[in-house]
Amino acid sequence: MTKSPAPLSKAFDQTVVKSQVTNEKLVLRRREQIVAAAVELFSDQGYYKTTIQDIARKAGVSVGLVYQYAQTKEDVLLLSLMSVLESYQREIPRAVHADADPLEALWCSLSTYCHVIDRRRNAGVLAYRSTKSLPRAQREIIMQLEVETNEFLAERLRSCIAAGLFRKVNVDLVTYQLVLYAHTWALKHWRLSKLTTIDSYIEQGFDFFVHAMATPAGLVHYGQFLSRVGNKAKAAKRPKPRKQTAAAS
Amino acid sequence: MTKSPAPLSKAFDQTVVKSQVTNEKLVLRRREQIVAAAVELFSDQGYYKTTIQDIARKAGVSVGLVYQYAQTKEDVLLLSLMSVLESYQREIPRAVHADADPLEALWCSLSTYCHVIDRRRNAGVLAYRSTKSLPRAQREIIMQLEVETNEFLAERLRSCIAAGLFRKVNVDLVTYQLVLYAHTWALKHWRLSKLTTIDSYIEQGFDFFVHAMATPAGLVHYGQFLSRVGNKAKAAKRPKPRKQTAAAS
DNA sequence: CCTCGAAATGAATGAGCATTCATTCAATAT
DNA sequence: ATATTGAATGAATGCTCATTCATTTCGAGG
Repeated sequence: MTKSPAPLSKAFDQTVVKSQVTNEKLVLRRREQIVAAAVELFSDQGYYKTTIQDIARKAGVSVGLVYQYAQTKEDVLLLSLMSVLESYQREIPRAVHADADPLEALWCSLSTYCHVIDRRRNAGVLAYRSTKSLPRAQREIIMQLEVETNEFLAERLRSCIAAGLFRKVNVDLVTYQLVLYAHTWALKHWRLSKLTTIDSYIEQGFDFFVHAMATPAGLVHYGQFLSRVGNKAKAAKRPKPRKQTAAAS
Repeated sequence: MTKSPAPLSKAFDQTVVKSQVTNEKLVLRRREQIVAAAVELFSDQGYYKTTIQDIARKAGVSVGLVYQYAQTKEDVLLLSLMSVLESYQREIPRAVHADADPLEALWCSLSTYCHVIDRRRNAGVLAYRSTKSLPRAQREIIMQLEVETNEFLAERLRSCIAAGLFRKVNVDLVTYQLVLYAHTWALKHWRLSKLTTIDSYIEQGFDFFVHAMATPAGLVHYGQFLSRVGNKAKAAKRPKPRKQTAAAS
């Protein structure tokens, strides 16, 4: 067996989708090109309204080439969904010092998750709209990815409990509430954006979660945290100055 | 203007979809028949994989007849989504004494919402999967319905605040969290069902929400509430013995 | 037991689109 | 130069439906 180029996890192994082309480097580059177009189109128009012809045109390649790098349209969807979930799994841990103050790490995780979602809201909704369009086996890959992504958040929660800041809640369940809180920003953006901003949404949400779980000691700690970030608020709310793909604005 | 037969709200006005058939009674009956089939098929297979031929067959009518009661396939989807959302708006208030103890009314609302979702989980997911398949105007009808449905929950929250049981939270935002908590049971059932049961899910969720918002007085009240329902737990968790469509089991 | 309009039928139409494959292109080896 | 082979192309194929409409059935009134 050839060793894959350090996939983030077994579930991210792109080789579940077969390619006619043998040059591995080329496969990665072409697929990136195709998937970038596909994610945008799927996100905007949905899976079924998007044709392979559309994707090929937007990617600047021929229809036939798409079929050199994926066997079916469903494969393209799978690669697209994997790409979106992978970006979550990559970006969130990068913004968080896992060994920092547990409460701050949790804040930073939620904040980053929400901002990542906000940056590509339609992509965030894509999984909800389209996962059922995949055959069972492929759907399970996506579910596995989601579980893995959640694990990082779960760890941040466990740290808060271990530090005596939170009472012993059901971590798996609360993790899903945190995840859904982030996703909700995309799912219900048409309404929520009329009620608040993303930064206020994050602040109110975090406040809510802390109150739901904090011990007395945790509440004190939270108060200190608030006065700390109160000063450098702007900085804390934007944990990363967002890597630019190309030129600066 | 003919007076419609007491629609729950302007948004529920079925006349947004035009019918060739003039007999109003007949339109209602036939549409019920068609929509019942459509909801099931859309829920199981999704909008695009479901054909009008499928719907007609399952409803026991001809293809042409479907087009007598709706002008396009999108119309059928709109009617289907309306039917699902209407069932929420109908069933939740029915199970709740709005003038009872505010905390109990909130519990009952959340519990009923979750149970209603649980009873038809695929239908619950339908809106998330398919709303974007509608043209803007129709999509807005669905959004309006959702906002209206949420309003009942929002009122229960306001009562708790007015009674001094909850602190002054952002009602609109928390309402969405409650709604999404119920929806999440359907959206992530593949995972959550491995972690807990619906009844435990409701209990844990309610406990979480109460801790997030309760005043000291509210917490005392919640303790009393817990010991009260602790006795008649089974009854409280199933607020309605579920109307049977036909024979008893 | 006719008549006539509303309801219901389902075969036929035609547009849209996933997938294929004969052909061309380009790079490397001979 | 020329042969070989992996990549890339995009027109052609064939199937799947949404929608239509010519025809049939139904039922109330005469």
